[in-house]
Amino acid sequence: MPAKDYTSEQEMTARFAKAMGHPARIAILQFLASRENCYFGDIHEELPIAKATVSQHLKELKDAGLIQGEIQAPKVRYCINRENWEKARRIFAAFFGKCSCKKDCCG
Amino acid sequence: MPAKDYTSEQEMTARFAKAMGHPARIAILQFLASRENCYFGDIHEELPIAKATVSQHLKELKDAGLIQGEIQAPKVRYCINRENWEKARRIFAAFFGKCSCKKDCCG
DNA sequence: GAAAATATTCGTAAATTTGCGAACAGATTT
DNA sequence: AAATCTGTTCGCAAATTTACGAATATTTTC
Repeated sequence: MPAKDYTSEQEMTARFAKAMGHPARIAILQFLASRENCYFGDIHEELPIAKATVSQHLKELKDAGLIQGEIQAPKVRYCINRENWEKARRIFAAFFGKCSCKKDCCG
Repeated sequence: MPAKDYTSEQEMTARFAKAMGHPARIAILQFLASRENCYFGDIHEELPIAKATVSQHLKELKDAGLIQGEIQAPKVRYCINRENWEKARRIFAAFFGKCSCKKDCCG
């Protein structure tokens, strides 16, 4: 049983990735990123799942910090959390940027 | 119950993201990306989990296509799957590239 | 103020994920 | 060929995820 814990950078990368680890949530993010105006109902219409499930996915994305919601009664308006979206963009770009693997490394 | 299924692009994005959705797997990918020579034992040494669990995580990364393994008896050598690594890099870059959300979109 | 519209929460079920030790398999060394 | 080294697979337990319908809460409309 080795040592070394995970860095907070690794934890954060995994957290963003995990939030993106379901096609429904990818679809939600893409939809939100493509629009200004995104009410819950619009999102639900776009997806092949029940509204209770949509609500759950939205909560996960919100908990991960990728989106935010605002009540505009009787509707709820969602959108991308721009700050964290940018943070995630940078994290993934850096992550994929550095691979020193050569062509004949394996296989 | 709406309509519209997920696109294969969305499925693929979610697949890569899901594989990256655990700090141990992020650590493994970073470790592999930083080296030429990566045997199972080296990876195991780097992580705070049992070898059976490491093996499981490696399998998931392999199934997602992000890494590949090669037997060099009695050891097993792992490395990044460069082709899919590049594919994932492009997918995430494109994904995060397009957000038309304005500053005052929400909140 | 009753009815309708919108979205979340609750309760539950099924499937998946994470983790471990023990058992196993294959190659190498003694 | 027996012991050793290396890594995977098995069997299991606990936790988490995914999904849904029903119930609930809140606001608006009639």
